[in-house]
Amino acid sequence: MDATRGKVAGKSAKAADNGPSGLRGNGRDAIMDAARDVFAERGYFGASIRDIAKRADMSLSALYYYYSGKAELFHALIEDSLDDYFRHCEKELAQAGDDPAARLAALVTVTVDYRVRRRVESLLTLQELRYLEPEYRNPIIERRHAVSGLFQKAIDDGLAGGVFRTRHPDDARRAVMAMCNAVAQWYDPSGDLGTAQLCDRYVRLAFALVGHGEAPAR
Amino acid sequence: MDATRGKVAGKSAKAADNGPSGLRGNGRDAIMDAARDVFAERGYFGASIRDIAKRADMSLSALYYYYSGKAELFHALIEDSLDDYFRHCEKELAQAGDDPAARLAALVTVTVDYRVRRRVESLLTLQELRYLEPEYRNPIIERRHAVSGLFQKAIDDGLAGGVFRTRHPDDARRAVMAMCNAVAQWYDPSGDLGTAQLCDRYVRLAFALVGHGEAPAR
DNA sequence: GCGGCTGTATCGATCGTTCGTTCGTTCTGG
DNA sequence: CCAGAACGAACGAACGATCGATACAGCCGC
Repeated sequence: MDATRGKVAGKSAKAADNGPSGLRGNGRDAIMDAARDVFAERGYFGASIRDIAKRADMSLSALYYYYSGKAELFHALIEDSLDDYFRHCEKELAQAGDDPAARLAALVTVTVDYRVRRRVESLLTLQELRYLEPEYRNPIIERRHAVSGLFQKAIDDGLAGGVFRTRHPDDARRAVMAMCNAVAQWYDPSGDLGTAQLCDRYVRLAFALVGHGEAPAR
Repeated sequence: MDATRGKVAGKSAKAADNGPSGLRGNGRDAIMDAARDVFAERGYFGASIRDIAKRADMSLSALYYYYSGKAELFHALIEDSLDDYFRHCEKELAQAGDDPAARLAALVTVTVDYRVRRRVESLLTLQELRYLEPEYRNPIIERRHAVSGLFQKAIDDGLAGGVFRTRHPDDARRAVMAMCNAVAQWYDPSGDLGTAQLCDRYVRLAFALVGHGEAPAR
């Protein structure tokens, strides 16, 4: 059947040479790429693992060879992406030093940049994570909670240092995070708005929300 | 079985008297209430119409008697909620008059209040609408787009009148809407934060985002 | 007794998952 | 040096369960 042709064509297009020995992760990556697309299009429950396998030009059992099931596949997808986010967070926060404004700016920049770079996984984490089985979901929720704490601490420190002026730091934190997260929902990768410009604008907006550089009133 | 008792109890708790003749909408409301809960818990694809019927203490055919299927049921749920939102929008905007700041404040207030009052339907509209069949989804998307236009016009008018100062009205609009929408994700109805207080804070945050009452710089 | 309403039974399709098998490569013992 | 056991990788077929949807007969208040 043409399924064979499709399979061969798909594989040769992705990785021509297989290398000498224990090269693994070829089929694994193909499945994860397909899973990213299908989960993004149809959501966690709407996506079938048959569609994912078909998209990867592989059989259903190949998927089960690499992953224990649908839940673990989805979990691996968003955890890979979250690892990337945390790495960038740590790196930029280290560069930002101790200044609360610099730290908040770094957090906003890293978050917006991540929402753009990993747009699809961002949407999955923000919208579909809740449907993942709790044993997979809870550890991820804890990691996200840690990020929330970083935003909160930067804002609280800025208030303590007198550089921020908001009277409702919790609401300001939620507003900052909400507007950064929302970038994944509207950003058009084919548009001409660069990431650097975008991050700069959002740092300004975040500073406005926390009352950076304002008169002591309000 | 106890299913019968549960059914009678559930109905008597909702509407004791059945009225004279062609009173419909009793079982209809029960199904919609159940649908709201199940859709909220499991999402559009994750929710099964059997679970919905069971939650409403009704049979599967009762659901199909009132609604043509899963899609129409979901559509009716969020359209009812959107009607409520638009009614409040029109009313508050009419009271706000022509002042852009008052109009933006009205939009923020109405939106935050709606996200709190109709928290569940808000989340469904924001997160699950995309999975609805296009013939149901598209009209709703157009209505939401109209709201976006209202925010945009208020901000643009404020800029033209010199009362707002932001240099990126599009980003400001997206940030304002994102933070208002996010209220549905964290607000705790059992908490002690009143809606009026909340709306007031978010109006302040929105004004900060658009640069209301700022020096001409920035 | 008629029509609004509900229940049971069932349809075909699709779901996530498991099974047994195959094919090529690598490792190992005589 | 080479037969053959072991292994990694992938396949097609099938499992039981559940999905959305339908058909149809019965109930009950007017």
